[in-house]
Amino acid sequence: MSLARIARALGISVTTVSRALAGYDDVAPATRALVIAEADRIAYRPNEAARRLRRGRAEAIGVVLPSGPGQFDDPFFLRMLSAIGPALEAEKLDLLVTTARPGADALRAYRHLVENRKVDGIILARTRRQDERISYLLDRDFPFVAHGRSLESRPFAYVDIDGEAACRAATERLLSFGHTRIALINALPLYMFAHHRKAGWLAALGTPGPLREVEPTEENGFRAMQDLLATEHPHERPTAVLCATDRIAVGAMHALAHAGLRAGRDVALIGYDDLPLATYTDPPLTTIAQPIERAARRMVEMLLARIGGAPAEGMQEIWPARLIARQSDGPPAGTDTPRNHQG
Amino acid sequence: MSLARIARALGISVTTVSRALAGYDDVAPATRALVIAEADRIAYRPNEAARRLRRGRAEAIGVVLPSGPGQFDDPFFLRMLSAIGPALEAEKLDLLVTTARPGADALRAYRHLVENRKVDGIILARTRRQDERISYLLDRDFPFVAHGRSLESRPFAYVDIDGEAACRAATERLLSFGHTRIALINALPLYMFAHHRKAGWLAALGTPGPLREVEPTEENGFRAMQDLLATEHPHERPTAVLCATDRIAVGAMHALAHAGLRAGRDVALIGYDDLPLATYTDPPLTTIAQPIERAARRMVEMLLARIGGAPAEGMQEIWPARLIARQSDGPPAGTDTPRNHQG
DNA sequence: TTTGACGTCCAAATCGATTTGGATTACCGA
DNA sequence: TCGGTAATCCAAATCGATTTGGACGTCAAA
Repeated sequence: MSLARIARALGISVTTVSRALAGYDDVAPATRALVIAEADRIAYRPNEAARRLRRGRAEAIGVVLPSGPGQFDDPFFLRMLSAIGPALEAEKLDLLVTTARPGADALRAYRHLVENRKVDGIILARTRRQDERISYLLDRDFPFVAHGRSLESRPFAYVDIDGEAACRAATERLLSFGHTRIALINALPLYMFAHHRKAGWLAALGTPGPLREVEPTEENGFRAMQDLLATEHPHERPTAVLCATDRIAVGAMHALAHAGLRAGRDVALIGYDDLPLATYTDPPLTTIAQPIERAARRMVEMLLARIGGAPAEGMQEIWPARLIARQSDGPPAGTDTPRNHQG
Repeated sequence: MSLARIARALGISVTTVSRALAGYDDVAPATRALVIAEADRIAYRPNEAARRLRRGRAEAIGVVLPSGPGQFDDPFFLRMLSAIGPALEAEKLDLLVTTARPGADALRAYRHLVENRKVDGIILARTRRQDERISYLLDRDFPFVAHGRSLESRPFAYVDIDGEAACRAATERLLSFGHTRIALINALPLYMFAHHRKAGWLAALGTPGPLREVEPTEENGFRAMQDLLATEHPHERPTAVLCATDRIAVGAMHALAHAGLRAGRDVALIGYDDLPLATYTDPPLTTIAQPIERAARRMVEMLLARIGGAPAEGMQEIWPARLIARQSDGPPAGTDTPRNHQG
């Protein structure tokens, strides 16, 4: 009803209207002006469905949000969406969001997007060591960009943050404070990011310290810290704890308070993510900041290139994170070194 | 390439294939079985674009996420998305997410969705007292459901939480503890929810106590509390502070700690939202819980009805919130009443 | 005058699913 | 044998934008 309507109003063909609006040069300037004027007048908007049908593309990209208990309030995805949105708008692509409980459900969601051609490409976050979503997409040769690496042997496009280097640096910072028993409350190691963070901690430490691995929520951080305090022999209790996420760190800090201990004074605590909240814990949390927004924008760029046919080879980027020193860490209790050493 | 392909393989017409798969009863059972078998074999999936073009619908609904500094980490929207997702999946509708900085940008985003027929309906959250998005959608007679009321005079569909009653009850709880100077750190009153929360506080109080109104972030809660502590005459300092959101409350609690005061002991503090975090503040935060997920599911139901042509009249629901008593409030300092009174 | 070369324009096909308005066949009762 | 009725099936139109493969005139060069 629409290109046709302009055509009828002007007494010219639909073809010419289409070509006038699309900027082809076989349209007389005068005709083009008429077409544009009329299009403006009736506030013409191309019918997306028709265009998609004809072009054979969905003109959209997809993101699958993990949902379900303990998942849905992870600020990470919201930050990512917020960054992806404007980047896509510039490209006139829609953002399709699906939710799925992690696990079997998740693969179903990806399959749905691919098989029903709902989107032209996918942005995939929180990669796993063995990631069936990645193998699925590679099998189908479907364009996607991941946030994070994976053990998959075939090359795929990703932007990752160097959690290993960041955690190594954080651990070294704790060592330089004089700590000798440095624990890690890690996320489940099936997550690639958790694996890297552990690797950094291990690399700095040489011989592993106490380790707990949990789904990264406040509650699990709380429990894990309580467990560390209870399980380890009193004289071998960690004097410093590195947490794989700020949510874990917040729970851990609470467990410390519960036990009459104070982060920074009695036990050094370092988080990861730099949630806005980290400034407002008591004490403010020393943590590691990741440029999620910039990474998301870069991922969109890569995804567009992939959709355009560019190969994934060479689309692997690992960006540095940086440590934000606040007050939750410092030298072991009973030491005289100044606090809040800039790392 | 697809209904046609099945038709060709079976030597029957596209019409019959379509009708067989759509369940019409003018297809012989044997034929239908053949069609279904072949469709299965080639993993037939209807082309969405073609279907949308033909049906004249987008088969999608839209949500506009506020993005930008201080916004993007608001857990509210993620919870809402997580609840909307599965509800839509059941209806085979897509979820289109757009981001916009609040303000002029936001209206542009809505206009975009409507004018380009990107979606069949919209879910609109965090309503304002004067909400141009609502008037715009009403002007266009475009189906939408809001989370929250507005001063708009024309009826529209919404699900709201009774923040007024909740805040009245919270204030009464503080009064019953013996507090007499009860402050409110509210969100900006241009937000309808903030207006209601203030109204509840006022209703319980009779004569207004100290009031601060800010964009609801941790940082602003921190500043507002510092301001309350600094500005009010020492003997008229509030002994209890009601916060319009948990994020504000977390910042406020931090400001208290900064001033050497402890929430629950020196100043009673009540939040609103029951973020998972609220359990892990120190002390755990007494707060008000809203059934966002259930509300979101109900909003989807309503939206489907609106898209189906049902009038908005009668689609107005106000649900109760409930207070979760933890340790951040109690009687004024120097009182003997037992703490953590169950409200 | 004829031949090309442009400059403009357009009819028709195409993308794939849906729907309208019959067409065809078999079978029944009269 | 003929009209009527189900039971099946299908050709063609439709949704709106895009694209292919020309058509038609005009004008300059030959």
